[in-house]
Amino acid sequence: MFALIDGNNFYCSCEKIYRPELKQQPIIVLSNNDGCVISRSNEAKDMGIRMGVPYFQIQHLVQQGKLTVFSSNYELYADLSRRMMDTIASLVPAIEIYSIDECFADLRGLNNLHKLGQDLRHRIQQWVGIPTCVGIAPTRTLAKFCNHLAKRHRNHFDGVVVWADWNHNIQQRALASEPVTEIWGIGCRIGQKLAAQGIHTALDFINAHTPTLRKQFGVVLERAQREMQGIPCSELIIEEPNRQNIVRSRSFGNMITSLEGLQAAISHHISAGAAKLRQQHSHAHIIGVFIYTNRFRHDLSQYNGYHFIKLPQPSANTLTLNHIAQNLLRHIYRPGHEYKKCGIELSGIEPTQTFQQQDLFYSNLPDSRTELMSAWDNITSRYGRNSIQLGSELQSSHWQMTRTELSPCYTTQWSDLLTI
DNA sequence: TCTGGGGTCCTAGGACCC
DNA sequence: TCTGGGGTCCTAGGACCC
Repeated sequence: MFALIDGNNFYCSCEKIYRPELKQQPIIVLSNNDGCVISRSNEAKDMGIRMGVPYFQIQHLVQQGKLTVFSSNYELYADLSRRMMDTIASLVPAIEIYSIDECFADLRGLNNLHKLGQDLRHRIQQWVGIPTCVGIAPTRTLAKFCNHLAKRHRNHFDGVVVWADWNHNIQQRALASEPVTEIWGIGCRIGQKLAAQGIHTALDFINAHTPTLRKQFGVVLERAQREMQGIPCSELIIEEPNRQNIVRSRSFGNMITSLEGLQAAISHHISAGAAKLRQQHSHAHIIGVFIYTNRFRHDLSQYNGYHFIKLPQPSANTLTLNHIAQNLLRHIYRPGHEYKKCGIELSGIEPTQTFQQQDLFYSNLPDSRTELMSAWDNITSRYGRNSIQLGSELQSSHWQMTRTELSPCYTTQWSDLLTI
């Protein structure tokens, strides 16, 4: 038996914890560079503000005082997420952290599941301050579905839906009431193709002819159907798997034309990507660099540059990777364009141990650069991510994000601690 | 003027091997 | 006219997720 526990309007709820006067007020959280809406409080949803809408289209509501806006503060959200997950883990045998705001829990062997769901909600609310909904079912896909129902009919179900507590008729009615695209794994593309065949609701999907589904859409959709029928096809992933790809990229607050500006941003991304590699004890065989102009500006010349190479030796060394990335950047850089975004990609990732073959005749001398990186990681873990930076990163700060409505990091910075 | 970022999995097809 | 069979690995692209 699985539970899916999910923070309601997570980013907005995080912001509201420290701004109690906004409790019943409409608020939104914006993407990086204050670009578009990525989280809405219930009150903002009721105002008709859509997910993903560009901020400039609704900015007038803020100016009129009808809406409060926040830039995204991932430092705050990540810390509250960690607290939420720790709280959940204290009540169930095992959890799988699925994203920053939701996790699956293993409920095998537990009874009185509705009460457990309520306990989870109350404890998270009390200890962390985040409202949640809980779906409980024999498969993960059904648990997601129940969570969706719990959210949609929050007042009716009090935030908890347990599939097994419903009789067949109620289950069928619930399935018939939701479009097929509410099922985990079915997005708008597949939804359109299914609709063309008369499969509109979750109930239609469950009753669809399985071999035909398999033939047309592959094993992924067959699994989704089985899981919706109550047949488990997936288990919890308790151990966080190592990343197979690491991408670091950002849109710029202002457009950049100079090579120096791009070099600074690429250095920053390499620094973050390499640190991630080392954190999961891995190294990369392939490194790529890309730069984009602003695709929305039809009045400007457009250019997308991308180049990658395979490294002769896999690496997780910031200095080595940065050196190569800067060469790649010079290779794809074309003057005369206004660039909006750049980034790096590290792939062909393998555990470092794979290549730590002991030499038969010589003792393994430590690589001075490896030691340097350990020292680097020790310092950044103690004094913060930006306590060491590459010189090339400091050439320009022009590429930094715009975050005009950033809230304090209440829980992770002494200077931002809330005082009353 | 202003439009996010970071991932995963699966499949088809080509290259290559014996 | 007839032109093997079975396999692996890699890559690009498409779909999905939050």
